[in-house]
Parts: sequence; structure tokens; C-alpha cells
Amino acid sequence: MTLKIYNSLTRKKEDFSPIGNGKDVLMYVCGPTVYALSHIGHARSAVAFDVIYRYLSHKGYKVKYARNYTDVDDKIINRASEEGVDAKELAERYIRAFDADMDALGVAVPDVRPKATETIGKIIELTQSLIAKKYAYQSNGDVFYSVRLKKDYGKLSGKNIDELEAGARVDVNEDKLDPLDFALWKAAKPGEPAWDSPWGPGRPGWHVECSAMCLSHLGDAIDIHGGGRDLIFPHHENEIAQSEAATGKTPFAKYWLHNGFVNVAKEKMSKSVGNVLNIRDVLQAHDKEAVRLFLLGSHYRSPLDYTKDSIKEAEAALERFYKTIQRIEEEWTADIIVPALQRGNAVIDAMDDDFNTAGVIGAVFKEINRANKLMDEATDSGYKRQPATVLPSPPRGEGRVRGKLETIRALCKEASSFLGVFGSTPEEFFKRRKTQTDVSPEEIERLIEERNTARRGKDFKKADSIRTELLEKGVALEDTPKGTTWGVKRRFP
RNA sequence: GGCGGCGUACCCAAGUGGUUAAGGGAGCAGUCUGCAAAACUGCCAUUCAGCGGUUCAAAUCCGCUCGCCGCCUCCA
Repeated sequence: MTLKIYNSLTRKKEDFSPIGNGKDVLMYVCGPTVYALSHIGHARSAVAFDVIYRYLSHKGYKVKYARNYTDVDDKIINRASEEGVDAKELAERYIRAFDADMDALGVAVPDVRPKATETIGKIIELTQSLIAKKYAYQSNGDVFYSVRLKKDYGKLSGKNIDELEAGARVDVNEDKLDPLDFALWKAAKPGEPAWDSPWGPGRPGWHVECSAMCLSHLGDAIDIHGGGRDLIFPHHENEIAQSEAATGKTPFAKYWLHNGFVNVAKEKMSKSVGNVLNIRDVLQAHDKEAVRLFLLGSHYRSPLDYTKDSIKEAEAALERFYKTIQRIEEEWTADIIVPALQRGNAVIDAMDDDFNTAGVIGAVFKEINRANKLMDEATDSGYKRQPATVLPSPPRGEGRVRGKLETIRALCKEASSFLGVFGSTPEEFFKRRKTQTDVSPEEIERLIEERNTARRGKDFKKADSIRTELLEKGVALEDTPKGTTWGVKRRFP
């Protein structure tokens, strides 16, 4: 099956074929404007394109992936002046914070991570070329792009210039020939970061920096350009206009991909509502794998609603997953050789259908159910696995069970390679979770001992009260044949 | 007003023309347990917002109605 991708430009699912006809893929994704801590919405975009990047690589494409930092912009300048710090310093601080958040989420590092401020030369060059081709004009130190000159302006967003004009809410700027024209270069105001240019000291406008970074790091025409849904207009529309006008090559990007938004309790996340959820706050409270599972649990183009329970649900699901893997390892083998899967499995089919990660997750859990059922049946029928040293050539029935379990694990492993979920060992997963509690492990161990003494003395009342007490602090005890174990509370009220 | 999207069980969410409508969470029952918890197993949508139409066949295509949302201004 071939990979199908929904293209915002054509509003259709299309078979994916790179522009170079080979295996090389050029992919550019709009990264953050670094003026504040990144929120769960940034995480969704980053994780979605991380999975797309990894999956393309998994399919054998040689992907060159660029994700930028917009590190010069009005918001950065305003924020810096509020805090009384240098704009560059502020931007650097939030670049570091973003990188740390991405690392914590297990997002692969893109091949290129350009910064707008390191691409000023290309921005000036691009702007000059647009002026030379009459697509742009200067006015009092500013340079504007003339939106009306390119006939196909609006092709990505489906907008029509005259209708935009009618309902225009854009600032009227006397220096502009047309209110819809946008700034390629802004003359510096006192105290603002500025670079020398043929039009005097200034800084790049929004939109142009992405074109410049893309053009200089990937090329005149790329395969995939991604970003959040909100960037379709005006950002990506303008990027297309200026890039295609400058290079004369159409299309600038063959496939345009846009991820949906994260809402918080059905409401759009915004500073004014005060419901912005920072990545690091979320990661403080939840396992990173659960956060990814939550983000990938619905299709990347759909809106995704965050509620206080949604990540806990993902956590509960992950526990079941790792408990099963642990069971396979403990009961059935330590020496499973994971065979290469042939193409055409449910995981690949789902991913090939516009990166349907929710479908992949469904397929994985279906296999998890199968694995448990197999192990139950095998145990009931007497094929319970013994250590390999005891049973060098297992009976036929057991061999069949092992074979099936191997296939199931291979499928999970394959999914984990591009999902970035399901890839831990059970030990790693449960160990990570144990660090997420307020009571010290020593204290917990002491209380477990106290409780077990009470239990031996049949003082169940005391035993139960210790258990309840710990549970209220988020620590759940489990009495197993091997002794009492503990973990952080899984279920939620 | 223009453009686009969505409505699948208690909640989340796949499926977009053809066997019994994935999967997760919650719930209930069973096994296990001192009792629990966890785990596992089983059960949980004759039906896909509503109404018409196309078709041998529709949750899936078309039309209408109702409801919700995004973009059009900075935003992932």
C-alpha cells in the first residue's frame, strides 16, 4: 500500500511521491516563536511531525527535516522590553526551554534547526529579488509585498482577495499601497534589534523568515511543509506567495500538512482565558509516554480536547500494555528474537492512511488482547513455558504460542519506532512511575513492613488502615505471591 | 458575510461503499485475595445527529434540516 497524505493545498488525500522521484524528502515545519514557555499545542505539533518524520524514515525515505525558531518578532521585542532584558537573550532563553521540552517529550532532533536571526542575509537577498521583480516595494524604510500581483494568491487558504478586503480587519498603514500587503522588512524603531540593509537598519517581517530559512537550508522546492492549522492564513499563504514569486518555481511545497488544535475542556487555549497548559507542567504531572499517547490518540488533523482525565486514561492504558509485555517476558521468554515483519500489517496500513496514529494504537492494543488470550489458553492447556535451559526443545504447542507472541511483540516494536510510545521496557516504565510520588520510597517500604507484620498477626484492621493511608497519598499496594509491591495510584476517582 | 471542518456507546476515539462498527478509559460480573488492589477473562452501539435520495449493498456517496467548532487579527 502506498502512503496517502492529506494535502491542505488540494484538500484531498493524495498518494505520496517526492518531487525528486527518488527517496529523498525535504520537509520543513514551522517551529515556535520563542517568547514564552511552550504549551501543549506546541507539543502536539512537534509530536505529530516527529511521528511523520520518523515514519517517512521508517518507510525508507531519506528525510532532511528542518524546523525553525522564529527568534525576532514583535512579541519577543515587547516581552523583552517588559522584562527589561535584551531581545536576543530572551529568545535564547526560550529556545533552550523549547529544546528541553522537546527532549523531555522524546521528540527527535530535526536535521536542521535554523534561526531567523542567523538567516538575515538570505532574507535581505530574498527581499531584494522580490523588489527587482516588482513584487515588493519600499516605503520609508519598510518593504512590503504586493499581494495583488500574484494571480494565485489565496490558493492555500481558499481566500479571495476582494472578500478579504471587504472584511479586512488589518491595520490600515499609510505606507502600504494595499491594506493586505504585508511587511518583508520593517524599519527599526529606537531600541529594537536591527540589522543593516539596503533600506536602512531594520528587521525582517513575519512570514519572510520561514521562506528564507526554507530556501537556504532545503531548496527552492520542497516536498512537505507543515505547521499548525492556524498558520494556513496568513502565514503559509504569504510564504507561498513570496517564495514562488522570488524563485519562479511552483509549487514551493508539494504537500502542505496542518495539525489541529488542542482545546482545554472544550475551550480554545489562550492567555486571556488563562488556560494555557505548559509542556513542563504537564510533564511534571504525567509520564512523557502517556502524554505522547494522549497526543497521538486522535488523528493529527482533528481537534484534540484536553481534560484533567485524558492523560490519566492514557496512563492507565500504558500500564496495561507494559503489564502484558512484562508477562510475556516473565512467563514466556527472555530470548525472543524479533523477526522482521512483512509489509501489510495493520500498523503500516493505518500509518499509510494519512498517518493514522489512532488506528495504530488500536491495532497495538488488539494485539495486546490477543497476546493475553494466547497466554491464558496456553497456560490452561499445559503449555506453560519453562526456562529455555530446562526445556531446550519446547513441545509443539508451546512453540506455536511463542511464535505468535514474537510476531505480536515485533508489531508493537515496529509501532514504537515511529510513535515514540510503547518503546520502553516494562522495568523502565514502572520505575519512571515510581518516582512520581510525594512519599519517600524508604517510608513506603517501612510502612509495608509494618503492615505485613500486622497481617501475619491477623491484625487486618491495622493492615487495612496502613493501606488506606498510603492510597490517600497516591501510593497503591498490591499483595502478590512474591510479596507486597507498590506503585503510584493508577485509577482515578 | 466568506472559507473550511465536525457530529460514531457513559467519556475519548478509529473506521469513509460490502464478513459479527477497531481500540482505550469508566462501569458491571467472574477468577484470584484475609479483605482488597492489580492483573486477566467476559459483558457493555441491530447501530453511526435527524430526515430524504442514489445503490444489489451506506456510518461511509448526494441533498436538506438541526447542533458544534476553527480560520478570515497575533496564535501550534
